[in-house]
Amino acid sequence: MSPPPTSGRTRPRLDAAAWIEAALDSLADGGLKAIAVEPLARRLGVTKGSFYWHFDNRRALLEAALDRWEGRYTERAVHRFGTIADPRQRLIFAFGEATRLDRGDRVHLALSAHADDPLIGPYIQRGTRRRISYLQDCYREMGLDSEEARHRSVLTYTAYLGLMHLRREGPAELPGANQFDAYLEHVLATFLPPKD
Amino acid sequence: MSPPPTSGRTRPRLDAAAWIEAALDSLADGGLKAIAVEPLARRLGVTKGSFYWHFDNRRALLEAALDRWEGRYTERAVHRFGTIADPRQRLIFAFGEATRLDRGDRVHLALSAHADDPLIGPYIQRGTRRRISYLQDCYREMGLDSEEARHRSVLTYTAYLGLMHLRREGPAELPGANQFDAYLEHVLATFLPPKD
DNA sequence: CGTGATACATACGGTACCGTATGGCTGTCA
DNA sequence: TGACAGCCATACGGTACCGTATGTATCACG
Repeated sequence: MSPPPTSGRTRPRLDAAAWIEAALDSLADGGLKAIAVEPLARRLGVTKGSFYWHFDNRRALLEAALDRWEGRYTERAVHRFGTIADPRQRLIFAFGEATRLDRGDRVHLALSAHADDPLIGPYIQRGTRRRISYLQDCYREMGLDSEEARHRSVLTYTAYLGLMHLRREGPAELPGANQFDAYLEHVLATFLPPKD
Repeated sequence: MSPPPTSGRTRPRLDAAAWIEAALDSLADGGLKAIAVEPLARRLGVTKGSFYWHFDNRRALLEAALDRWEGRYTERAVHRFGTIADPRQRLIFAFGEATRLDRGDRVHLALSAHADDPLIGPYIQRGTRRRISYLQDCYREMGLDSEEARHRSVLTYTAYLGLMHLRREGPAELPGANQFDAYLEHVLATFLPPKD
């Protein structure tokens, strides 16, 4: 986590990766506007003289952070879902995961507010496309025909996306921790074709 | 729309309502940061000297705009849905409406990005609560028991909310105009209890 | 006609941020 | 050990916005 201890040093001696991680942390917490050079420098205990050594400008940091986020976010998804053979079980697991918001999810929510930004939009759109495609494949493997799988995957994804947003827009409306399993059962019973 | 024509006048001669409407327009287009005194003044063809005559500060304008938005947004909903007797038909109509984004909806999307803001959060939360309650009542009228109606209303609302957000985050994934009716049929068949 | 209230314009100081220029410190390596 | 590259601090100019102070034009009304 810290750079190889070249010697006893009080100040951090940062590299570009440290700025990227700090940017993602700030992005998850304070939204896009929180990726600002001087506040980040204060947060890291340095001045912006350090920043402009590692990056050309704010946009370069933003792009680097987006790239790193996209890479990790999809890699994590592949790692989590790739090993589950049964498509039914994959869906169950997916919706269970959708309820916990880690940093990647919070970054996703922060970016979704700027989906019209020409720099950010493509990242959001690629992620959206991937997840819907994944769901579509699941439903097709379960025997739904092409159009039905398409419709159901879009509907399932809107429910997933809406659940993420609802955690911010009205968490009081979500079923409490003790009712959440029952709610998940309801969701699965609604979306999953009855297994015969 | 224009103030009573006191005389031939080239400049607008604004009142507070004009500022509020301009604020809502900007909010729908450019998000919360677009509610800024000087840009709004330029847009209205005046200087901020006018603004600070009608409002104490930016926050006062924001509150006034939020109040007006909430009033109209709920009033519109009551007017649209209140006259539909059959709960089943109400739901069908509701989901059909969810696909068109008017200014009120675009303001809703803009505000949802700031649900953690102590000023904006309550507005979003009240709206969320009202809509879920409305859905819950519909489902109960259709004969679902209390817990099932609760779960189904939350699920339906997440699908509604996710659909709104999906229009910004990945409109390319939405079913095209010619397939949208089929998609709506799929949604209704999924969410509505089979009518016996 | 002039007087007061209304609805602005102008000018100013202050904050927060971006980006550049330049100088200084620290470890490395010949 | 001294020169050099890497990493950072300091200082500066510029932009965009907020809010205040104060001047000014316009209209209603007596």
